[in-house]
Amino acid sequence: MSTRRATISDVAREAGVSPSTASVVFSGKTPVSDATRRRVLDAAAALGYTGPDPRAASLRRGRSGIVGVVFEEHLGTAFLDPVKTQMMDGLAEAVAPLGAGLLLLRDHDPTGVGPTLTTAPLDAAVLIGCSGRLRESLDVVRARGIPVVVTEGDAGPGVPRIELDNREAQRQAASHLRTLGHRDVVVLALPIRAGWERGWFDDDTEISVDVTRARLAGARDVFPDAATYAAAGSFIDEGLAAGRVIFADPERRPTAVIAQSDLLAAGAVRAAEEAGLRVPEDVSITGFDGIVVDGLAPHELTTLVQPATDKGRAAGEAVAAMLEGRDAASISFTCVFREGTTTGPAPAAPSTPA
Amino acid sequence: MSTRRATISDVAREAGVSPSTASVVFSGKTPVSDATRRRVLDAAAALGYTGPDPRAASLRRGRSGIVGVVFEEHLGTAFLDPVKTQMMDGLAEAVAPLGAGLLLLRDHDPTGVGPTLTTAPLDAAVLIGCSGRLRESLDVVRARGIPVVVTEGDAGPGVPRIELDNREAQRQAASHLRTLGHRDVVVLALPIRAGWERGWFDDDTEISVDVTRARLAGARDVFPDAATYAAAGSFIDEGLAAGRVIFADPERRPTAVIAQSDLLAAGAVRAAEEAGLRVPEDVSITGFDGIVVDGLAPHELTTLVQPATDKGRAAGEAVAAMLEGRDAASISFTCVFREGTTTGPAPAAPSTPA
DNA sequence: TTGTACGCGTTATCAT
DNA sequence: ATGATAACGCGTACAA
Repeated sequence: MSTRRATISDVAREAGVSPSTASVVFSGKTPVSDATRRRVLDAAAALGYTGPDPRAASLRRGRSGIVGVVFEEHLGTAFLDPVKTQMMDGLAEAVAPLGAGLLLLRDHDPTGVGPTLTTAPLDAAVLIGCSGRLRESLDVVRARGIPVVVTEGDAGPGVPRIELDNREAQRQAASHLRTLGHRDVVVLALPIRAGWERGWFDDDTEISVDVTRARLAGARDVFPDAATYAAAGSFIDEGLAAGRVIFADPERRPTAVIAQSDLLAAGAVRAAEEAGLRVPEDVSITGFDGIVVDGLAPHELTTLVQPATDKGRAAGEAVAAMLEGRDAASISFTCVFREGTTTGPAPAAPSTPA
Repeated sequence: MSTRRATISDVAREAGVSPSTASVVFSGKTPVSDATRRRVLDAAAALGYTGPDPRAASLRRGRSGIVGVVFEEHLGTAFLDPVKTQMMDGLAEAVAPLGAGLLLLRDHDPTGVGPTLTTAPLDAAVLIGCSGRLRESLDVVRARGIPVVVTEGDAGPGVPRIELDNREAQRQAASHLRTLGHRDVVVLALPIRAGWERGWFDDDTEISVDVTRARLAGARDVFPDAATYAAAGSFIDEGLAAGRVIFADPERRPTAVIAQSDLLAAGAVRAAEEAGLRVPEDVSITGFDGIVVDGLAPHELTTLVQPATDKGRAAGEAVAAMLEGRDAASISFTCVFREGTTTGPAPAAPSTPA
């Protein structure tokens, strides 16, 4: 029991055939006579050989059957966001027929030991573009020569993108608010770059996260001068914290908040109520994503519904294509505006009566 | 550009050193003079060498840095269940310092091509016990000689288990109902085995899923003869479908339903209301897990809160221990009973007044 | 501190 | 249908 594991050579020897023949029995790449197959299989059983070592096979073949999915955050945290969960769903579905598994990766290994983009045996990688470290990740992957697909981010030429009409969609929501008479609007943005701490910011050129920039641009198309507060992540709690700041000063209170995600919007709604404001009578709030936010009842967010699962599936299909040597095209998806109960006419401004 | 990728030998040659020296520069296992390091690094840069090929390194070391997490279901579907999500969270956290990544795997490859337990380059595996195929998965893993941890399932001796006091906890909920005067109770169970289609069943010995069996036993401790309906999965929709059947016949309607998961319970609540029953006035319903169920407001489930994240973390730590050659002990966690608004006194039976 | 030599376990190719 | 051979790219004793 304490000797080393049997290898395919051991099996071949035991069966009285050559290693290559034994190999073929397991891979099935070449016809083998029944008698031979039987002998090999018996020998394997006798030796407790359970099939080719994946590491060796992987080295020889140059394929590992692993597709990396790169997240920015704490892995568990990522699954808190229904949008990512749905994406994973589509992704898993699309890479399955390819015989690949998904390896969860973080773009920044905090411990320094972790298996990262640099060290994992990947056949391909999927980068999630709402990461502030997209550029770095991309560099690593390209240097390694690994096929890569980027969702929601500009990866430059040659890299298939899975995109969303972020700007146009966000503009739609902004127009909706404008039509309702809103003029004092604050944008509650997603993080603008890796490591960002929440706070106001002025310079749009500081933004290195593509999603954030695109959605902000959409809002700016309608409200060029809206103040912008960027959260440190897409969580309800972040939205709540941001909302407290946004609604803090009664004098400078906006009549509407354009949040860049539903989770942020949900937090903002809570902050508003906490501040004694009614939604939507005193303040209107829009979200983005179209997920089902828990605990927001009886409100229903006015938001932009994005096809998250489809995005994941498209990413998976692009990966599949590249792995099979085909070209993968970029694909663009469209959001659908959905009016909920969190937006309404702007309240009459107290300082400018009639 | 079209030649093959540079290897460490190429780098060594370019730098005028031996391959082993170049190797050492990258691995840092042995001191190297600054001058030499510099030359090697420069050569690497010049050749576009980005570090050791993970596949080759993995073969050589006998380690891949990958821990497989085996799910029964469609990968995306698994993340629909907050319990699993939380487990993943703890798991990821615990294996990170170990330098390992999580590979999402399914226990039954539907396509036949997939990279599964059999073919993936794993260092260790975590099996989720509420799978009807646990036994098969376990056999595969053990045959491969891979360290394995099982959450919620009996894996036999030598395999560390992460357990929950399912039976005791469920008994607590059942007692609660009994105390409230309930006598006609139906158990809404999780699947009893792989491939199970939802429906009533009589023979408790048919159950091959450990969690299902344990929780049912707890309910039986209090209600030995309760009828049992097993769903085909842990989803709200499954609970709804099951509930429709359970509440179908006005004559045989139970006054309480013991659901084996919160999601099933949530579905059952909806089914009850659909059938014109008030919860908890006409029918009481208990769940299991203690997750936040969306869209159930204003109800709050009476349920058993399990420490899902801790379970995941414990599993990860067990894996870490085994990988480091230490022994990993089995750990048992305890659920906490939480009374919500979905249980109340049994209604006076119309057929047996006072 | 650096180099030599070998093995890790497979599988593709080509010849028989 | 089967077998011989040669990589695949690296890490690590051990010797120098």
